[in-house]
Amino acid sequence: MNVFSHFEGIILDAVTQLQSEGVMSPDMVWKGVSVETPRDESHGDISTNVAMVLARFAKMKPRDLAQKVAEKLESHSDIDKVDIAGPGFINLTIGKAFWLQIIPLILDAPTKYGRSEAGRGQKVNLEFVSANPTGPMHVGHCRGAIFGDALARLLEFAGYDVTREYYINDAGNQVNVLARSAYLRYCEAAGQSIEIPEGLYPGDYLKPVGQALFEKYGDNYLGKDEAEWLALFKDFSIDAMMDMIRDDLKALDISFDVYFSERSLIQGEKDVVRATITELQERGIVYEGTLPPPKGKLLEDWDEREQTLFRSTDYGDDVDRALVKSDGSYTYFASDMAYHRDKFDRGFGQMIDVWGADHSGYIKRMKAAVKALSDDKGTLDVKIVQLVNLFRDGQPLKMSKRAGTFVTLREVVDEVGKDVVRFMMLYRKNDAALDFDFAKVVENKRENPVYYVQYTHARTQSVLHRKLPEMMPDMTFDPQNLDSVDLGLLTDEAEIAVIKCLAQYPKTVESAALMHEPHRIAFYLNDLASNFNSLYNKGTDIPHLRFISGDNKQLTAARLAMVAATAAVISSGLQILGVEPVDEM
RNA sequence: GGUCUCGUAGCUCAGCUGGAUAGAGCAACGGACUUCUAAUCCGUAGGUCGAAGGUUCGAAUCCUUCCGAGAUCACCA
Repeated sequence: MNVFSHFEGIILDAVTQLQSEGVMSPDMVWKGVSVETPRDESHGDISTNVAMVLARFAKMKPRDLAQKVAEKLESHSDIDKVDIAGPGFINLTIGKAFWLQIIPLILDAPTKYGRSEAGRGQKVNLEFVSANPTGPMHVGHCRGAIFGDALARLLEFAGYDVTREYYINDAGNQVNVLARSAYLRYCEAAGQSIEIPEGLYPGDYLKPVGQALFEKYGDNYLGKDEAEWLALFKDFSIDAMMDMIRDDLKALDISFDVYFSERSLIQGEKDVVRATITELQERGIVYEGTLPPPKGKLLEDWDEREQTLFRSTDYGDDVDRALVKSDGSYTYFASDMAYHRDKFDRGFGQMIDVWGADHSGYIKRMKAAVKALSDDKGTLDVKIVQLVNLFRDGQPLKMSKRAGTFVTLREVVDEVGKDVVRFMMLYRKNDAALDFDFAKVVENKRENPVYYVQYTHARTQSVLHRKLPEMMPDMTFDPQNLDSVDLGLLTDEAEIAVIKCLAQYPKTVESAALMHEPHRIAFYLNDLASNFNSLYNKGTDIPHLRFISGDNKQLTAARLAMVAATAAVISSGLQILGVEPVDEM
């Protein structure tokens, strides 16, 4: 149950009653009404602006309408107190009994609590990573990969039907470069001494590929023309690179439902890119024309020429975009258009792309493309993940591909662990740059939210499974069976604060999913952990507040139920983030 | 120069897509360990939400213009 939609329903009922009494106009539109937790605790548990937003439909002053609504709400059994404040806010104080029922709600189905129907089973296509198949994943890919994966988990949890998709850029020139680089390594494996020229990939990771090629083909292609081996070596190398990338992703617990090949769009029976362009030409959205030179930026080699252009300016872009290169092959954008058309045709009305910051200039044209291709029926949300700046002990790590000093994703995971990388990458808004310090993220301090949240979970497990049998051997506690447990014994304000926090979880999940912002889950967990630790420590100061109250089984059972509920929600939230809820630290 | 993102406490960042007196962690200062895990907690102090206008009952949030940081800029991917 979502507390906020629950009370929104109650408030709506009250307003509907006013409608039938003629106080509220039948034309009333329920829009802009907020039901939320007020910042200030003295304003109660739930606050609504309903009277201010709907005042015009009742032709009353906000405070007068608030009075009318309040009269209806006062009698409701879940509500203890109704106050009218400020310009017309209605503040509700919720009865304790209402909060307490959250606990059995969680414990009856711990993995279900917080799930929502917000997605209504809608199909969502989530494309992320899509790193070129030319080498191992490096840290730059890491954030987008983790963000995309967490967003996928979040959307699934919120009731969407998510397809995780990886677009393999296997059609451009860079895979020819890959094939040539692999060929050199093949020659090397055959015993020749090689020199890697500028422009080819020098990385050692191609050595095993060359070795494997040599084992497979012997010296068949030594000294032969590129035309004889290029296609063959290209396929082989791309497969090898994708295997490597899949392995890297696995280290982060990331996998995909669909690996979509760019080449498949132009190979085989039909050229889907051509078909897309032709269709748009017929609709007048693609034309032959010339582009003006870029504004403000001087290009010496600007070459005005006629080309095939997509009329993206009709759909909100700044300039029209080229679809065919001067050598006759398609631009990356052309195949990407065809790709997104394919997604839409596969039934994905909602598409989400996760890109690095260096692609942000590409958003407008891609959105324009989706608009044109889907006749404005499909939506595309592009999430940009900003750069990750690496540090070690406060010193920035300079990376250079040429100098071979770039850090791979695998190295990061090996050094600090999957959970740390994942949590840290998610403990920030996706569109803000992030500093990642190898030394700091493994420090065991309060400022490190990964350990803080995991530690809190470990604490709950310690209380439930180690200390209870030790301290109260004759007591059994089954979180699945609370029939004989009197939760009313939970009376301390710190206890209620934890429960209120638990009640926020469904709403947090829902808004995070709606906004495509998984970081909200990470911040929520930090907050929940803080509430719990606060209560925990209150018990060290005031012994009768401890969870395990040696002489009182009833009280202990009530408190353990709350501890178990907290554990369940932490565990649930961590699973959305793809982080392990550890039992011991 | 165009476009996009960002600018909130000394530092790192949240702020629930317009709500009431703007929050947390770190750092500073003062406290709590014969403990249910101190990898924790309590308290004090700390702000012109980059600046100026505008929109309205109400703005850190929306619009405009500036300032500053980063990314990107025909035919790469």
